[in-house]
Amino acid sequence: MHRAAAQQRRVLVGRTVAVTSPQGRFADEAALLDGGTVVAVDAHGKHLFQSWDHELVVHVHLGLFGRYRVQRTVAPTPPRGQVRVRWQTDGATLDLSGPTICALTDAAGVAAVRARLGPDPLRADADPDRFVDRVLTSGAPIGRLLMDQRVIAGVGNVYRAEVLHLAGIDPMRAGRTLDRASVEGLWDLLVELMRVGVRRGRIVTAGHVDPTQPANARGVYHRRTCGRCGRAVDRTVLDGRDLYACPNCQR
DNA sequence: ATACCATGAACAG
DNA sequence: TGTTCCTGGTATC
Repeated sequence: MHRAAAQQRRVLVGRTVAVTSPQGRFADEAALLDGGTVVAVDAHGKHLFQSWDHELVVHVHLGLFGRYRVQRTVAPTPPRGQVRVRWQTDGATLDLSGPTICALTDAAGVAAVRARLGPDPLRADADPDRFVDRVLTSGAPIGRLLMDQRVIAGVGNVYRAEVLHLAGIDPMRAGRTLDRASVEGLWDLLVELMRVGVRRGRIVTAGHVDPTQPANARGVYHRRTCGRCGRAVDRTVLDGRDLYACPNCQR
């Protein structure tokens, strides 16, 4: 989302934008925005906030299936698949499909969403101690805490599995049994990996830490065997999501 | 043509 | 805890 926000700043901010909803489910809102100007775009965790003139804000969360597609051409191709919103300027076209959230809100709505989110490793204003202190006082497994957007914003199933594998931490260990230094290390590792992710436009984990690995290499996520030691990876379900861990490397 | 699956999260009970 | 909602790529019939 931080990458999308940066892209939207380049392509939309300061321009007059035509807004439509080819799929129809954002038609009323699109009509309200159509012909207006985008003032700023910001992201916090998996949420993106697109601020318009007249105090309007478009709030987007991609969920599992959502995606943005951008075309930097004067003559865009017709919408591909179900397009919830199309933003069109004289030089570029941005399409949004499949979002979990796409809604019109205002500054108060943005504040309400952000109040529910933990610190985001990609934000300059993030307070890592809020994450660290929360983990160190929680009896919940670290594998759950990392997926809890109130504890830390932006981490999903891939980063959860990979960062715990790189740190050598068992996902089922309660947060309060970890050292402060280990939890600070998790935060720092997430900052590093997620920044690379924004730059590259994809999740890079094992491929970042070990340059001999291909960029798309994973240590445990969706793997049958551990990328480091070769042992069989434990695949279990935690809170309805697949959880991967190496029983050897993450004791 | 149909089934299934996935990097997410809200909601009912 | 189970159900529901997004979409589209791939596998299967």
